[in-house]
Amino acid sequence: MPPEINLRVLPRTVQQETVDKLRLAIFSGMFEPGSRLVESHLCAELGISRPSLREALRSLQAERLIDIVPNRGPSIPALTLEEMTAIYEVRELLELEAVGRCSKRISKDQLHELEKSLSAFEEAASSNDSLARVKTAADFYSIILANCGNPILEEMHRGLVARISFFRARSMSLKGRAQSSLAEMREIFEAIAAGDEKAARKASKKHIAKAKAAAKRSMESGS
Amino acid sequence: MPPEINLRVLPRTVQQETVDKLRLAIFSGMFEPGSRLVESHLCAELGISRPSLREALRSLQAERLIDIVPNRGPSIPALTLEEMTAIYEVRELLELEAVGRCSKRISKDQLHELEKSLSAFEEAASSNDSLARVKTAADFYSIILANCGNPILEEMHRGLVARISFFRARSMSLKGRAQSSLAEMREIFEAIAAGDEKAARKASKKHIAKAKAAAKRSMESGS
DNA sequence: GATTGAAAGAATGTCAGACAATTGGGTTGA
DNA sequence: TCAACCCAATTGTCTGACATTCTTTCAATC
Repeated sequence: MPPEINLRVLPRTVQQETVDKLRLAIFSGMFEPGSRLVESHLCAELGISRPSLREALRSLQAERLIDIVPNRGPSIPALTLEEMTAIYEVRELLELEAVGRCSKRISKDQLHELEKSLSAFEEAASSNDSLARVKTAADFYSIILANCGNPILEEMHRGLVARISFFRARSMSLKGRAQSSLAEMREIFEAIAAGDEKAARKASKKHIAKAKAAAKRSMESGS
Repeated sequence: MPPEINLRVLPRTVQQETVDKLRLAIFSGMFEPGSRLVESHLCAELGISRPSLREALRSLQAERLIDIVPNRGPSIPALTLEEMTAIYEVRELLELEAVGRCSKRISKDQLHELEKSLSAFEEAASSNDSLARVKTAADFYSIILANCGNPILEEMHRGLVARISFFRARSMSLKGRAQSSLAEMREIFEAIAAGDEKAARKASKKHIAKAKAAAKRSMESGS
């Protein structure tokens, strides 16, 4: 018997496409926090019907990527400092665990992928393309999370980070932040490569603390 | 200027009511894992239109409480042992943190509430009403989570626990499990009351390990 | 001039109905 | 027994409609 291969290609529905497009738009900071999303506008923009759009919006609402107030409709959440702090705290909890696990179980192959993604970030960091910085940095982390051995942890971390993507994007264009990030990420990589769980957690903790401080700064100046 | 008071009473929409009803139905084990949810049936049952139902289903899908496969529609997830293990691992991570924080910051008043909920569980544990057991146990935890000082942590824990509600409900009706749970929860309460973070974490860890084992047993026997 | 109030306009919440595409299952035929 | 085929059931999506609820504008009043 041949190995089980899932030949079925899941058809992409309009609602899925819409969720992806909107999520991407939110990530790239296309909407200001607090701004409202008018259904009819989005429908016209995306070329879809209102029911399909509304389904997509409900998905995003459940992911906490948008707020929906009855009779007022959807809007981009305007995070308070308290919320952002709370998110970073939980992110740290999840991420330290993931990095620690990753350092003890990552394969040679994946470690190489991680190294490549670090190089990609290095390149982006010295460029002016802040979108590329965000993307390559995200790749670096997604490889770590994919190798932590716990898909739930991975999923929750992704959901959490998504909620602060706006300020992460902002802070990545802060002067000096990218270079600083690079050094921190390299430290994390080295620790993982050495299989040193404790060092990996420590480096990761430092990185998050700095990222948080940067996000906070960009939050205060941004509005 | 008077203190800010939110006088607005959020109107409850059909979709919200529907999400709540379905969530409750899932929690109480009304649907077998793996069973499919037919839209037209649910519409008739709930007395709502298909668009409204579909919005509600998208919310539940984003919460991972149901699966939706394109062209096959919604169904109750049938967790694998691996997924359940992964969920319990993350639950432990979140819950230990929450219990630890709670032990250091809970107020006298809330501590009293916690004690009351423990008593309520004690009563339920010695009864035969397994739904009451689940509910009172959930109350106990929700008080702890509400007092951990981090609403995000609370929210993520709630979402995670919701996904294993089926097997938790099953395991609560396992012979001896309720009494055992009671002892473990009392230990957690005592540690919190004493403000002993380390003991609280330890007691909580033990509780989760046992709960996991019980859920696993009920999972293997249940299908 | 500032505040209140009312009315018009815009946006949302919800429904009914329709139709094409896909799935699942049963029947037929080899 | 197994394969191909066909049909009923179900989902994905759209259009259109209407009542309800916000927003904003503008006028009237203090």
